Amino acid sequence: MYVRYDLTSDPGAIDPALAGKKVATLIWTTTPWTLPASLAVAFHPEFEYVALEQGGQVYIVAEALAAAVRENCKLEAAVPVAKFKGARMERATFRHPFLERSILGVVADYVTADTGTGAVHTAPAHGADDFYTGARYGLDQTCNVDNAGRLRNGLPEYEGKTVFQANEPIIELLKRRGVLLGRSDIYHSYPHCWRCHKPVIFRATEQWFIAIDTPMTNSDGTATTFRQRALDEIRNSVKWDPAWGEERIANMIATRPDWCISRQRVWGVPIAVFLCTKCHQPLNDCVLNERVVELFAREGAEAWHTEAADSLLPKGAHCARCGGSEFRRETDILDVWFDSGASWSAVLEAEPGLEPPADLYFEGGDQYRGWFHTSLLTSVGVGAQHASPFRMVGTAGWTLDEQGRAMSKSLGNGVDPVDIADRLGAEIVRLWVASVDFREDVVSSENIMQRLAEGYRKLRNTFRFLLGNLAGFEPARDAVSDPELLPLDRYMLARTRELVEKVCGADGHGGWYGEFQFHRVYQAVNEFCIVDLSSFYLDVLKDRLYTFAPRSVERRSAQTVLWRIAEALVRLVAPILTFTAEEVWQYLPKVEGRAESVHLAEFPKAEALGKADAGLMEEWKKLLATRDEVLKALETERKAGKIGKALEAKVTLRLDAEELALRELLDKYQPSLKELLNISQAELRTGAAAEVECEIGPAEGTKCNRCWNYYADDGPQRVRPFGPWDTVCGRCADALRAMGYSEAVQ
RNA sequence: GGGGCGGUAGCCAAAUGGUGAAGGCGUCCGCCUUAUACGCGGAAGAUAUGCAGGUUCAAGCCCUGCCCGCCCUACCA
Repeated sequence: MYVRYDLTSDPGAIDPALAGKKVATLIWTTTPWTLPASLAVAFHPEFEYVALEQGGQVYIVAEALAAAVRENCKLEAAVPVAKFKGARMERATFRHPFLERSILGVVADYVTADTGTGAVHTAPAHGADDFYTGARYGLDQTCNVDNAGRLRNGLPEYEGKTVFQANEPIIELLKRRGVLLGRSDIYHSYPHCWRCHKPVIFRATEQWFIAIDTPMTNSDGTATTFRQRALDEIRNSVKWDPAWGEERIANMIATRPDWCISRQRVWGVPIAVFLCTKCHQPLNDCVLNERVVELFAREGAEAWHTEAADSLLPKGAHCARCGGSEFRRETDILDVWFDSGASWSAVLEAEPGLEPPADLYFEGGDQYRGWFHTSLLTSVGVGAQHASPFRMVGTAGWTLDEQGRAMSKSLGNGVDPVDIADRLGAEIVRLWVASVDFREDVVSSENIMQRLAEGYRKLRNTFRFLLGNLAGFEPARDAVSDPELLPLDRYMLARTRELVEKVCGADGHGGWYGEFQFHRVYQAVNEFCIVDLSSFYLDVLKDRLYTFAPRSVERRSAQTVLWRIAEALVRLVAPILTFTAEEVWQYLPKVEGRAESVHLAEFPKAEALGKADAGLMEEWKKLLATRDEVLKALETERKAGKIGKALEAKVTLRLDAEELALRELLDKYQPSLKELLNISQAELRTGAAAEVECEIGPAEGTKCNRCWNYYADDGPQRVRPFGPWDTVCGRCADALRAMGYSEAVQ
């Protein structure tokens, strides 16, 4: 609605063209109940304002809004008689539309030109902008709306009514006074209570504040403001992770207003202060304060609400301001953020063996405004060192659904970790947390959880295979020394070493764990288990593990490395797969001096897994590349129906004479080739082809029914009867002999 | 309105401004063999890293604008 405020100061002082005329301004408001508190009208100092005359009455409104005002206030016939900047309106005076009160013209840059009239009715008791404007002009801040939301000290028309009930009577009042120029219904957003969803009102009330710009004395006698001290700590004494956290919290501290620490609630930590009943001045007495601390230590904060608190008042105490001798207990409580912000004191100062600062504060990104913020302020303000309570602050992003939306009850898109734990296991929840980059917003959904559960099975099965093949393996008795290890086993040990270095650093104190890069740990361990172990090493090893003599050096070599891999891997995953790792730990071979629990053990040391050997890794990279090519060729033959499994194949590699290096490498590893490729026979030849050429043919000779390898019928390993078996290769015969079987007499 | 973060194939996720944008999962096809196929192999999948410009010999990476999502905050007289 639009309300006329008549000018009472000299119109000619605003603009000569207005001299002698009957001048007013028009304000626009959606809250008629605030009009009894109206003390000023605000204009934008830079906006152009026009004076519109109609029927002997001049109205001052913003030029940009003049058209809308004409329409809404039936001023279509008005003619402009003057134009000037809003700054001209400062210190002009107006008559309140229905109270005996002078209204002051003020300027404010928050006045906008998109709605209203460009002249904003200002009630310092009912809005932050208005309050600060009122303070600038020394206006009264008294609020005449009581705690029940009822208007007080007003006209009979609305006295005692709640603010929303008062709207209509006030509108009637305006009509009777002839100052209501226009009225219409509009839809606009209005703040509501987050809890009961009812509209809220703004009211100026007395509160306790911590002044952010209070000077604090430095050791050299100079002073730094509280705000600046906090900023210095942010910049110089804290590591922020992610790094942008520093910018984010610094911006907040740099621009935040004084901290309002009082709340009008029943439950909470009392602001333990006695107030003079006459003038509200707090009684500031060190001895009294100490008594309060003693009382609280003895009986808890609840004691504040008993007469025991009153008895702490010193005899003959009097108010420093008015000399009064009557006092009452303050009933406001502290902002709960003050409580949580003081946890550094409650924990680090109170607990024996601990002291501030904490190594790490970790929370969601919303806590830059919450816990991080208030912890910093309380610690800088009253901590013994007046310094940050933390050395490092880490932050997690938000959890969103698959569409990137925040989870909410109304959308029904929430993923309940407890539900996931119940259905899929708590390990899956941990695995999920580890699998995503928590520094950014993360996505959670049933699908993702299902996938992780499948991934978990892979990890678990990998451990199961490792354990299964270590049955009966006693490291002290059976382990093979490093120089005796087979080449493949030595390589896998080196791969494990690489993994360990990445995951926890060479010394077990760095790496991705040291950087809280858990998702990289997950990715690397996952890939290691799938690619290096499951589909390569473990697969290739089956022949050796299952067909060689149990105590043969070849099998013991494999077991030695399986054991060392398992020992390393279980420690690497322990922080994530808490229970699975412990389960594995208990099944691993017991060794003298080993920790009772994996969670009491340390991360593996890279050096214990051998020295870094770039040359070795390079060789195997080439070997594995060759392996990939052979596997592709084998697949082609399999698709063509020429072979089934790889053991039915013989592979001939033809290498160009130019490929000397590779030829030498393959020659060097010739004895391992058939194992690496999982084939029965491998042959190397020099060919004319430009690149490595892979020729696949059926394996020659006869299949050994024990190890399924094929052997040439005329070779030394040829298949022949042995004991109860009719087709056993020489290698298997040796193994059987070693196992105590005797050769059958033909 | 202000402060901050993010957008890479269905999913997770790499890539000091520099080869055809890793890898894993999932998908599809094939193989019962030696972790019960709880396994193994192969293939396809981003017409180019939200969109549009710009800087550069060179851009997923730097700059500008826009769109979308998220956190915090102020407020709508």
